[in-house]
Amino acid sequence: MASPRSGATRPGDRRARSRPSLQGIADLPARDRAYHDLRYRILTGRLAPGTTLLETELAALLSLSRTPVREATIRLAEEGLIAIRPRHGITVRSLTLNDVRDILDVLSALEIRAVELVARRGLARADHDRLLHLMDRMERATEAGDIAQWSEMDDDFHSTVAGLCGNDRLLSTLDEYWSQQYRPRMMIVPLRPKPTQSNIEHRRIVEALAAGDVEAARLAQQQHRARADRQQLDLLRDRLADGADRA
Amino acid sequence: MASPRSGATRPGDRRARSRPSLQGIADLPARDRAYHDLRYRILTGRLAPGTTLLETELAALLSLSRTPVREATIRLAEEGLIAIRPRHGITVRSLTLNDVRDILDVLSALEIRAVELVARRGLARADHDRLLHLMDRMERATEAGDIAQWSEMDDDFHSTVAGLCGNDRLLSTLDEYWSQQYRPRMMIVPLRPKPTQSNIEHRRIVEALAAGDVEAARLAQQQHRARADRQQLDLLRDRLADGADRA
DNA sequence: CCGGCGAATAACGTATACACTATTCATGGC
DNA sequence: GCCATGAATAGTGTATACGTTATTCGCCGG
Repeated sequence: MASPRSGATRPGDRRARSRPSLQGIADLPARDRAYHDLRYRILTGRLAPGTTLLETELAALLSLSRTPVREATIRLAEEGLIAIRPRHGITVRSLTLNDVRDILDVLSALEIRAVELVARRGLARADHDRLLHLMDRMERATEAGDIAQWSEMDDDFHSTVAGLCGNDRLLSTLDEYWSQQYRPRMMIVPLRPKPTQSNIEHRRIVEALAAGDVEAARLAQQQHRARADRQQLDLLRDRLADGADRA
Repeated sequence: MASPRSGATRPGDRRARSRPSLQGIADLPARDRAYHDLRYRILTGRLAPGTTLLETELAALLSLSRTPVREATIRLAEEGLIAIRPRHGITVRSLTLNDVRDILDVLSALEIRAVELVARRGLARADHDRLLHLMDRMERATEAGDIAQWSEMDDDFHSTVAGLCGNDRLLSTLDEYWSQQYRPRMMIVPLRPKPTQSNIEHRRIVEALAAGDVEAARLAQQQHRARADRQQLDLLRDRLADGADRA
C-alpha cells in the first residue's frame, strides 16, 4: 500500500478492508509474516478472543525468535487487535458492545469522509459500472436469501467506494478500524434479515456519487451507516445476550 | 491514556492534541523514552524534515541500543512522522501540500464526529464554563493581536471539546493525525490574520453543544473546519512558495 | 485458617552478536 | 569515457544472551 505506514500491509493492495488472507506474504520479512499470520489467525477466529500467550509461546507458535514477534505484536496492539500486558501475556482483545460502538463511530466517520471525497473527485465510468454490477449481484443474492455472500459483496462495495477517495492515509486508518470490527461483524451474519434497505441505500449513494453531489452523498452514506450500525449493534446485543458479554 | 494502544503515550493524559512535551517520561521504558524523545524532536523541529539517520546513529543519539530505538521508530513510522527505508536510513517525513490536505481531511472528519458525540452526551456545567472562559481569553488575545497565544488556546479549545467525546479510540487516532499536522500548523502561525471568524464559529459550536443539538453541532464544526482548513492550506501554499515545496 | 513476608523463578526489556544482502566502489572491458 | 560486473562493506533483520523485576509460591506467624 502506498500509505504512510512502513510495514507492508499487502503488496499492491490499494483497497481498504482487505479480507483476511495470507496470499503473497511468503517472502516478506519475518516481522511482517508474523504480523500477517497473527492478524489472520485473530480475524478468522483461529486465535479466539481472550486467548493469552506469552512472547515465548507466540515465538514458538510461529517458529521465530522473540524479536520479530515483538515487533509484530507492538503493531497489532497499536491497531487494537491485541493487548500486551507485560508478564501477564499477550491477549487477543475481546470487545464489549461499547467497544464495537466506539469502533463503528470512528469507522463511519471515516467512511462518510471517504464518500464525500469520491463525490468531489467524480466517478469514472468504469468504476460506476463496477458498482452498478456489484449492486445487481447484491440484489440477486438478497432475493436468493444468500446473506453470507451478500455480506461479502457489501464489504466489497464499501471497500471499492472508499478505495476511490484518493487519500491513502484515510484508507489506512479505515482498514485499521475495519479490522477491529471484522469479527463482531462476522458473528452476526447468520442473524441478519434480508438487507433490502441497504440495497436501496447503496443505490442512493452511488447516484449521488455519479452526480458528483457531495452533500447528497454525505447524507446518503451517513444515513446508511447510522441505520446499518444501529442494526449491527442490536443484532450483536441479541447475540451476546446468550453467552458471554464480549465478542 | 486508557486507549486501545499499548505503548503508554503520556501517563494520565486523557486529551488528544498533547502539546509536544517530555514531562514525566523519565522512568518509562527505554522504548517509550525513545518514542517520546524522537516525537518531541520532530514536532519541535529539532529534527528537521528530511533529516536522515541510520538506526545505529539514532541509537547513539539517544544513548540506547538498536532494539528499543527500532521499536520506537516502527511506531513513529506507523504514525506517519518518519519513513523507514532499509539501508537508506530513517527520514523525518516532510509533507507536501497534498499530504497536509489529506491529513486535514481525516482530522476534520474525526473532529466532526467527536463534536457530534459531545453534543449527544451533553455538556456538563463545569465543561461549559471552561469553554466559555477559554473563548473569552481567545477573544482578548485576538484583540491584543497575540496570534501565537490564540493559536495555543485554539488547540486547547478543540482538544478540550474532543476530550469530552467519550471515545478513547477516536481520541487516539485524532492525536495521531494532530501530530502529523502540527509542524505545518506551527509554520503558518506568523502569517495568520486576526481569527475573528474562528472566534465567532467557536461560539456557535459551543452553543450547539450546550443545547445538545447534534445536527447543529455537526454543521457548525464542519463549517468551521472547512473554512479553517482552507485558510491553513492557503497560508501554507504562500509559505511554501518562497522556499522548498515541502514542509 | 488466613494473611503477609520473602525467596525462587520466569518473563520481559535491552543489549549484543551474527549472518545476509543491498549498495557502493573499483576495476576492467567495450 | 562510460557502462557493466564483481568484490568489499556496512546496515539491517533476526537470534540470542543477560540482567532486572514482577509475580508466584511457600513458609511462618498471627
